Amino acid sequence: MELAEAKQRFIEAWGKLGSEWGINRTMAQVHALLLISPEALTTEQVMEQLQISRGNANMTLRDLINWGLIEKQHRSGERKEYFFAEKDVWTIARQVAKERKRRELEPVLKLLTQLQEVEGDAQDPDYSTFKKSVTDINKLAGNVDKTLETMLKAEENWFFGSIFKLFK
Amino acid sequence: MELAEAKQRFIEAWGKLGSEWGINRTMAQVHALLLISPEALTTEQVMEQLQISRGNANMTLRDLINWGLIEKQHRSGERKEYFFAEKDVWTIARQVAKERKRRELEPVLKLLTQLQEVEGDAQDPDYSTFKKSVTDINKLAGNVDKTLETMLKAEENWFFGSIFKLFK
DNA sequence: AGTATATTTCAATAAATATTGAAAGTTTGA
DNA sequence: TCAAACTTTCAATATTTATTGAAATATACT
Repeated sequence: MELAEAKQRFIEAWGKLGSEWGINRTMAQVHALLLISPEALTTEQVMEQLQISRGNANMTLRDLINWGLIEKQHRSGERKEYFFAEKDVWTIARQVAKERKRRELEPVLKLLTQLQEVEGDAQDPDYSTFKKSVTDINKLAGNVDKTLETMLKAEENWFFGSIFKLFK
Repeated sequence: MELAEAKQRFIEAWGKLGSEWGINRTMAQVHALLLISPEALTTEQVMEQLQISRGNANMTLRDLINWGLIEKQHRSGERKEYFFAEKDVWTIARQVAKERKRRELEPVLKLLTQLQEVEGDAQDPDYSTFKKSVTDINKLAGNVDKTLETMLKAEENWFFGSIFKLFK
């Protein structure tokens, strides 16, 4: 396989994986493109390489900045803005985990805790089944939350290394 | 909060969370409904409770069966089929992890391994940046894969218990 | 075999999401 | 202060994804 084709495939696969996990396909593709670019790219270059409009490129680049996955670069003597991706994959993983935890896990945890407090008749199967499911999910979500918290603070080698030492 | 409202909120939240993570909202809602139902439900009941069409209910219930999250129940003397959800939350989590690993993680891992084999000039920044990103992601994905593998075999208490013992 | 009951399928339709592109806004330097 | 270079916005449009509902199929009982 040629490098050019390999790049293309990587970008497509990243886009597909993203969309399967609720992340806009174009956003994942732009991220992939910047990840494999040694140099920072301009909006124009992103537009051309991925064949997307200026508006789309602009919004997507802003979103990626909000996710903390890319940064702007200013070059003295130039008007244009350049964009480059954080290249450390563990840092990227932590960043994504951090944002999704904040945007999606935490609101659900909050609701689950409220729902757990709903009172009712312990003899009522409707109530007791509801209560048990909510409590169990809350407990699991709490464990996931704590694990992510740990992940956010940890180095990759330590995180996985420690897990595998145990699970051998 | 009343039980009826709490149930509604739970179903909605589960649907929202699902859609944020690439799972059809209706599928997540049907799952939530069955999760908090002490009894198995018929297609009719699911249709009525969630206000969805017969076709949608049927397809969604089939999908949930394919995900291994619910089962059919036959009652002697009755023609209708009843559906009920696996209630153990850790089993559910493992089931979801197993399916997503198989459907989404494994294909990507396979491609990454191929892309890692692409040859090129180590002096070429385009090549070396590509190579490094692909290799790093492959390594991380491999670690995730191994962790999920462990999770699939483990009991909840052991899994999280072991992690937290380390990370204290 | 006939029929009532239940399930499945899938083309048509609707809803949700993403993208475009042109106009408005901003910045910089002459 | 002007205008070229660049960025942002957002209503209109396109695309993707989900849902409907009625016809086709299957099942079980008499």
